[in-house]
Amino acid sequence: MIEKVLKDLVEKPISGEWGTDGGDIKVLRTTNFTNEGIIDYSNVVLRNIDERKVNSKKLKPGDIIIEKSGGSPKQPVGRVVYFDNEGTYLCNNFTSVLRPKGDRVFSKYLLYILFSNHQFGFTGNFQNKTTGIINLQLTRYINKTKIPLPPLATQKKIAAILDEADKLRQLDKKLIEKYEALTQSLFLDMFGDPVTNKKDWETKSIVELVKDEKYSLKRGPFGGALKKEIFVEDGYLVYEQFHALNNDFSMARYFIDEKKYNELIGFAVKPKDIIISCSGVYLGKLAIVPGGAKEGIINQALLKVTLDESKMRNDFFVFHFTQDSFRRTFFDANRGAGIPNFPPMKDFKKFPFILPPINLQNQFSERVQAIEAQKAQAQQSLQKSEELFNSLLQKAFKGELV
DNA sequence: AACGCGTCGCTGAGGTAACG
DNA sequence: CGTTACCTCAGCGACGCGTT
Repeated sequence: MIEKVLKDLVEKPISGEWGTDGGDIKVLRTTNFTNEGIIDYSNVVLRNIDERKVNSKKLKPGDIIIEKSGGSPKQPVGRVVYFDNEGTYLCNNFTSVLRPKGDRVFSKYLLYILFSNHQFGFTGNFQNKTTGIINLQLTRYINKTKIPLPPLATQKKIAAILDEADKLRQLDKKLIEKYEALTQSLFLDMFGDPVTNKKDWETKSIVELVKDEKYSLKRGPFGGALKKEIFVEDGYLVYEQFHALNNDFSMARYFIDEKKYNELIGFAVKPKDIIISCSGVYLGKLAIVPGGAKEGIINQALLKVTLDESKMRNDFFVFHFTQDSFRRTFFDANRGAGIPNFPPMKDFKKFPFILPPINLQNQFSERVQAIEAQKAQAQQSLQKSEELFNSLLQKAFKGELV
């Protein structure tokens, strides 16, 4: 396989322009970069830029934009996106334009190679980091980076294969989104809007739906009960808001010892308990504690609800709770000037939950689980298509594809 | 004139203290 | 003890200036 230095395959890089506020020239920034090589046009700024510069630096379809400055410890600089747009666009100073020489290299092919360069961490060797911001040594990168270079026709084939693989994973992503929408609409289909309750279900307060009011409806320990000093290396887990956010129970930060745990036993969570985030941006996000979750207690920012599932099923509660209409009435009505907080307990205890017959709830629960199973399959499929894309990328990168 | 190089303010996230 | 509001931390994206 022939290899060529990147320098020989692109024109002299075109640096970006900041411009000044208030103009009408569209400028692409690193904000517009996605991690998939695609430009996100949803948030393009308009700037004032000298006409001569616009003419000399204007992007052309097939250009590759590379991120020179920015990044983070987890994400090296050197990300690339593909420009494929007829409009007048410039890019900003944190980026540079690499314009492929069309007679030597197929633009989309080069994009994928540079994309994998970043993906597999090679751009990391060309970083300059003193403090904070990270800069890409673009000249060195261009002079040193070797690109496997099959004939143009082969390059086109490779790009087409990667395009296909990319399409596949995008499809899987869409499928997952569809399943998510499906569970949301299922609740409305079966039970209607829980606030207006047009279907005239019986309603009950949360107090009537939990096992016993004293231990089943509990906010985490306040005041000095959970100070950093009492935390130990390992032991009983302190559940925090992030556990409730994405149903993610894999993270663990703080632990308490057995003595403390026994003191605070009233705040303990068991599998099937529901934990609800009580403040901040993620107010009201909730999760069902899974079987096998680590033993522990909730912190102050969480509310624990242990339902009597012969009356109300966990799944039903979760979806009732996440309905827009419920959230609007219950949370927004109580939102003051400060940061959002869970409304007063007395209001929560009064709030009417619709309570359809348990067999309908069971049906709902079963259907949700069926959809979740489908979604899990789609997620597996996504993982596979991601793997496929990456392995193809790797092969292309090594010059082994086609 | 263009390039390379650093840092700081904003804001999202979310845990924690003060207050009644 | 329950409610309300604040504080901290860290990620992230912006620009201007000295140097080539």
